[in-house]
Amino acid sequence: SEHHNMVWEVKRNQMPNAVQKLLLVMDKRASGMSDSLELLQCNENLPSSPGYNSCDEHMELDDLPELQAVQSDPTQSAMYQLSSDVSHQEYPRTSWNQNTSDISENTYRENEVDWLTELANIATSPQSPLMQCSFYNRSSPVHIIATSKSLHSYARPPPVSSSSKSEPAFPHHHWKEETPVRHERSVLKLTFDPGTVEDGLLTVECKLDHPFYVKNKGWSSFYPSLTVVQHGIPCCEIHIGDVCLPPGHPDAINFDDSGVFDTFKSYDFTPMDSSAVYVLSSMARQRRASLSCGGPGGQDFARSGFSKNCGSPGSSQLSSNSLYAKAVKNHSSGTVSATSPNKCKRPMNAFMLFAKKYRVEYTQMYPGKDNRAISVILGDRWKKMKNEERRMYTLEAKALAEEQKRLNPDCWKRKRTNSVRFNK
DNA sequence: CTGAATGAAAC
DNA sequence: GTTTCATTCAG
Repeated sequence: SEHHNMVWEVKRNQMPNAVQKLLLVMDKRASGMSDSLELLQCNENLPSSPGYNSCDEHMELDDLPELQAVQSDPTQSAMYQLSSDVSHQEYPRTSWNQNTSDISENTYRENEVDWLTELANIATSPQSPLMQCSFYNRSSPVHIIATSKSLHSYARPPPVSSSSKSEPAFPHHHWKEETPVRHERSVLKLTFDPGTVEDGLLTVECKLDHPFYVKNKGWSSFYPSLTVVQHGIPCCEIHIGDVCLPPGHPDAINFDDSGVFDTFKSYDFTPMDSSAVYVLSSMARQRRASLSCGGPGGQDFARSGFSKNCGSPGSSQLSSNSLYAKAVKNHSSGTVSATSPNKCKRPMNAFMLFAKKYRVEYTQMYPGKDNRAISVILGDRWKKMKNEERRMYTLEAKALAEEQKRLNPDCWKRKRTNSVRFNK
């Protein structure tokens, strides 16, 4: 089929037999997505998502869909169809994926930003159809008690506590026999336990990089590496048994999510931690750049832009505030920013991503082994992996590199050596 | 600071 | 073709 479908099925409290469906339809032609990426760029603007009121990544601005409420089922189920076809009257630009990024970055105009802000406000308003769904309008946490087995091997969440803790970390052998249809590969089925008898269980299908706000953990997903690429949100790994908090929950508000950013701290607020704050601020910076033709912004992304544009309530604002606080802290504490003004780091390549993920487990598997020995093992392991298993890492590495190149092209520049010679 | 792995981009 | 540098942490 030409459409990516994503269905959110939510059982409502009042009518246990009725199922509310949220159907998100993305036209592949319109999105221009290649099969290799295949991740739905369908702006999953759900309140539980960090990108929800953050306008998501700016490269996806083109695909912000318009929402239509369609009563298609007489049995009281509402269906909202999101089609990317209908949202392009004003800004008929091509897909985010089109590689002509230099041009598009400079084509941001003020009215587009306003439009975006407006849309964010509308989407977060209580009148928004998205806000009507009982799933994320809940006031109480829900437990994840099960996940789908229908994922491809490399797309599986990492081994969870319940099943295999003694197993080595490689998920490549278990689920080989399951070869679901291509477009189903990126779908994750989750079962939530609301904790009350009358609510029953919630079954949800979502993208496997969908972020959830987990109690005591902050933003988490089954695929943190993809979540940071797709949504710009650094995530912990989510596990079965985690408690997902609805937006505005007290536990979410009081939670110090610095741990989330610790997983990402090596980037130290380079453009790579493109959270809601960064996306908006980078837009502001691009706007400024297009006006004044200034140099690369580096650290001084416009934080005022955040507070002005992203002032809607919700938990992502919380993350942003923490981000801001940490940015201030880092800036004052010195070592990072004082040493080098241009402190942009290279994005990790596929192997580095892989190594980072599994180094800890290997050091635990081989106690007393030197880190260098672990590197050898990791390299050995990497070479033995199939392309299928490497793909998620290469995919993410490519995305990281692409984003980095767009946002900070100079960061790849090598140090000047004296071998630089001019033409004879 | 060095090293051990791989990869990617800049020389 | 070569160099650099992304991560990680014991030495």
